[in-house]
Amino acid sequence: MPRAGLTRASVTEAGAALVDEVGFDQLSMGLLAERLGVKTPSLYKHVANQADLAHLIAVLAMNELADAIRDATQGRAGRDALVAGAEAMRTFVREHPGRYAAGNAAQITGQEDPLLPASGRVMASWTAMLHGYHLDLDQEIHALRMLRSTLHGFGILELDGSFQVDTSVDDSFTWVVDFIDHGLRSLPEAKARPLQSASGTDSD
Amino acid sequence: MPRAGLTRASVTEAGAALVDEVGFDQLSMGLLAERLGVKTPSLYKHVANQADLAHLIAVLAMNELADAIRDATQGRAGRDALVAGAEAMRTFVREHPGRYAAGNAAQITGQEDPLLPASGRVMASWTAMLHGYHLDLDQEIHALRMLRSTLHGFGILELDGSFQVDTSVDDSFTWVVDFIDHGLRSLPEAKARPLQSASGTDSD
DNA sequence: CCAGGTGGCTAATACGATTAGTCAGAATCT
DNA sequence: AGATTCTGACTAATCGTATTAGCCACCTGG
Repeated sequence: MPRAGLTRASVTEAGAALVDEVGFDQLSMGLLAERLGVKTPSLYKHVANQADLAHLIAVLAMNELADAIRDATQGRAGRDALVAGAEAMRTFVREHPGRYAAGNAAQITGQEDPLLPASGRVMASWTAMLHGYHLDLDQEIHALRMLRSTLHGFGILELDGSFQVDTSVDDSFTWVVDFIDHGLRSLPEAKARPLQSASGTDSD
Repeated sequence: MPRAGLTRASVTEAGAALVDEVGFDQLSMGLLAERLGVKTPSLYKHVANQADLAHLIAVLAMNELADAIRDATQGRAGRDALVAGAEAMRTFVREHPGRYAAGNAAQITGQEDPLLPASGRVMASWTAMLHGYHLDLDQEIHALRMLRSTLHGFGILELDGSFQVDTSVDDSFTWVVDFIDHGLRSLPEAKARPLQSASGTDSD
């Protein structure tokens, strides 16, 4: 019995790849073990249980999503940043449906949970992007929630195949992002904005 | 052994009540049987299996949601209808988180699936509401998808407790609905709209 | 009153997650 | 190198839940 050379990270990565293939709800310890060329109980040397594995996948997913959005919006502002960020998110969801689902299903369990900073990074990227619209502070939080709701909802509905009519979903996505951009630019801008403390880890 | 008097409908209703209490992912045949004062295998006289039960709950949920939106928007138009419909949906989601989750998880399995007309009714209500904004036909489908995405996303995020900052979620919801209303009223209206055939069962 | 169908029950099966206990190869230390 | 320890894999066993098989009492319609 040669060592398979597994690690917590490699098991997580393989689990993420698996859920992207078969769907998050089809995740099972047996299937993952098979993919890794190992017997099921061996996985328990690396993850505590299936819930732990799902959580690890969620953290990985959130960090990857945060990277994607950050990279896409880097160096852009206003409408450009919104479009790029939204597209990056949609692309991530379509290419990694399983890990995105894992990210949704996971709950932050405490102050130590690495999912907390991971989702904080996503939030921070959106917040930075919204800064380009120079909103009032109290409007910004609402705008952030609207943005998250819309992009998240769109992603889920698209994944589930809930957009049935043959109108192009790509066109709808572009339209929706435009709709948001126009709406944000129609809001009363904050003329003189107080310096913000740039605490980039706020949750929303 | 006196008869418990169960029917397919009463089992479905009890299942719906159960998932609203314990969460859709905690649904189990054993727990439901216990609630109904019956042994687990007895349930199989009324539903084919757990997936069947979940599907029945989904159909029930979709029809109830359709009723709620229809009733709320009845006799209103434009902004009033949007606000009323959106609030009705949000209320439904908060009062019936389990059955709403069931509705999301379910997939339409074929042309005979009663979930098809049920979700068609929801769609028809939103479409009727959007008519009040006199949009171009090609914009209306995009607007419908935007509306569904935003309300669905908001509902999910709220249920999951994903809105963490202490800013009022009620305020955010009102803001979001206002945002949509303003956006829709800013779109170029269709001046002379061709007669639509009112086929209220389109899927989206 | 009797025949059939229906809805409940108990017993048995299957399958996936998890735990216990064992052992060999890898890593470390002298 | 050789001895020791640690670690990661294995097999065997347990457990919980869904599901199926087969039985039998109750209700219904004639």
